Amino acid sequence: MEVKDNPLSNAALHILLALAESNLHGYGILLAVKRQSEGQFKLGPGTLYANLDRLLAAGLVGETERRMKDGEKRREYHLTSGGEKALRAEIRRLQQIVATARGLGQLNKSVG
Amino acid sequence: MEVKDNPLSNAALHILLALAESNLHGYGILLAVKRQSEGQFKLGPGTLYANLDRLLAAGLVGETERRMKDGEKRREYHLTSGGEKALRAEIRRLQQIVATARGLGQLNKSVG
DNA sequence: GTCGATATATCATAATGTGATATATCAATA
DNA sequence: TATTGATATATCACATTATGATATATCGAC
Repeated sequence: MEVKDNPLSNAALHILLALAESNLHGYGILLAVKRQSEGQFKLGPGTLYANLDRLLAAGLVGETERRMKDGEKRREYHLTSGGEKALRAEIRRLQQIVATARGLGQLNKSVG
Repeated sequence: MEVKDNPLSNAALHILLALAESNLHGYGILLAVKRQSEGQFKLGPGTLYANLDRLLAAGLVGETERRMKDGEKRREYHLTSGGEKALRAEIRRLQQIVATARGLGQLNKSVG
């Protein structure tokens, strides 16, 4: 499981970031990622569910069965404390990369 | 070729970031990535050369044959203007993600 | 009544990542 | 002098991940 101590894949990062905002079901994650990334990151259903399976197995995301009033069930995903920790670590890693880029003269034109 | 308009993979990003600092041969990229990421990102030879091939094909990286004094040849890689542009775009994307994370209350404890 | 949005999921295929392995040179050092 | 570790370049098989077409179903709008 790559997810535990290594850098998160772009897809996993976006899923975690969406769940950091609020608990969501699958389709809600799709929409949240689209909104948060302003359409820049395209997450399809295949990538979404494959990542959710891995994130669940790694304990970064939890799942609750939501029973609707009409008996219909819906799955809701949420960030676990481990997932929050992983996300924070990833954001710090990203900040470090941005800082490194800032330290590079030729890149500073539109990066600052 | 995923590399052109989509988010860069972590490996591609680190390679570009290493080349933004200075022109390097393959082994030099390995060392530079290690140094820049403070050992956090592990780049093996397989990932390196596979990525270089793709980055060359996508025109983000260029290659020059360096002839040494003893006739030995060494390959040197450099960032093209397209690669610089792609790297800048990627850094902006990362900054946006960091900003989104910062906007999320529960994450702010150690992300600011 | 059919179209688009919501909602969940699987599948085959494609793209990527991994690290062991290979080869070779060089300098140090035991 | 033998061998070890760093430099340097690369390929390979295998594993992991991403992609988006496809499937199914409900719902409200038109």
